[in-house]
Amino acid sequence: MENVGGAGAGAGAGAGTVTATDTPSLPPNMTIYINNLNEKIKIDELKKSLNAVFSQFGKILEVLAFKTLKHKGQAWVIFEDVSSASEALKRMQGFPFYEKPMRIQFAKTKSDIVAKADGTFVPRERRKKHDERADRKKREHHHDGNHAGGGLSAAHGGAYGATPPLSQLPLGVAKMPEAPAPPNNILFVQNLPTETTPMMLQMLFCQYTGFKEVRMVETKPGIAFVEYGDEVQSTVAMQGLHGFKITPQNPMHVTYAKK
DNA sequence: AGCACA
Repeated sequence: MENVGGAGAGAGAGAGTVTATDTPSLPPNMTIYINNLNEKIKIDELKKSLNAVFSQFGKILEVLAFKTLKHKGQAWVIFEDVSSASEALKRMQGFPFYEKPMRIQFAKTKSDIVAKADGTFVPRERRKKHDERADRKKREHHHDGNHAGGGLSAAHGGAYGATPPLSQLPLGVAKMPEAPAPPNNILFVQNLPTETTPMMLQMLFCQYTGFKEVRMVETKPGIAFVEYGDEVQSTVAMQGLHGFKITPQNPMHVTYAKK
């Protein structure tokens, strides 16, 4: 008859009511800081892949990464708004990127590009290595209003420890983050029916200006490379033939080949 | 591990 819910002290003690989140205690920021990145990846490719993987969460203003000793394996992705950054942090935490799980935090400080847009940018010579709050001068009430209004309204309910939502992410992106490969005069064709021959592909692709040749890899059925004179021509062909069905079950998947 | 503004 008695409700046991009252002050049931000790009931939850065993499980540890406070889930120890290793997550940084940093406040939300438009910029996320990522480390544990695969250091073998070239900076340029890394930035492109980060851009590809994170743009699903909102507009990205900039991706920064450096190869210096102190900063390799790390990157900053600057979003247009805090909510995009928050979402990206939550959703991509631990994401296997080039075979290493991403570790994501909010950046410690505001990015220059944001500060510039803010009007609060101060050249770094001044704040070289010390904290930004130099002298604490007593200011008059300059109620200028909060920056950007409700920008900091955290959309997360604090529900950390949730399962990594890898299943919600596009599958191809886990192993091949560079989804939008850079333009290339060579196209990569996938999802071909096994019986596809080079001749069949030539009939399709030679309709487009600049066609040079089809190459198929015998040991790997279902894929082909098609070369054009330049990447404008290959782009036209890609747009024309992507999704084309040689059989009803096989819409062609056409992308730029990797270099 | 490591928080910059190439």
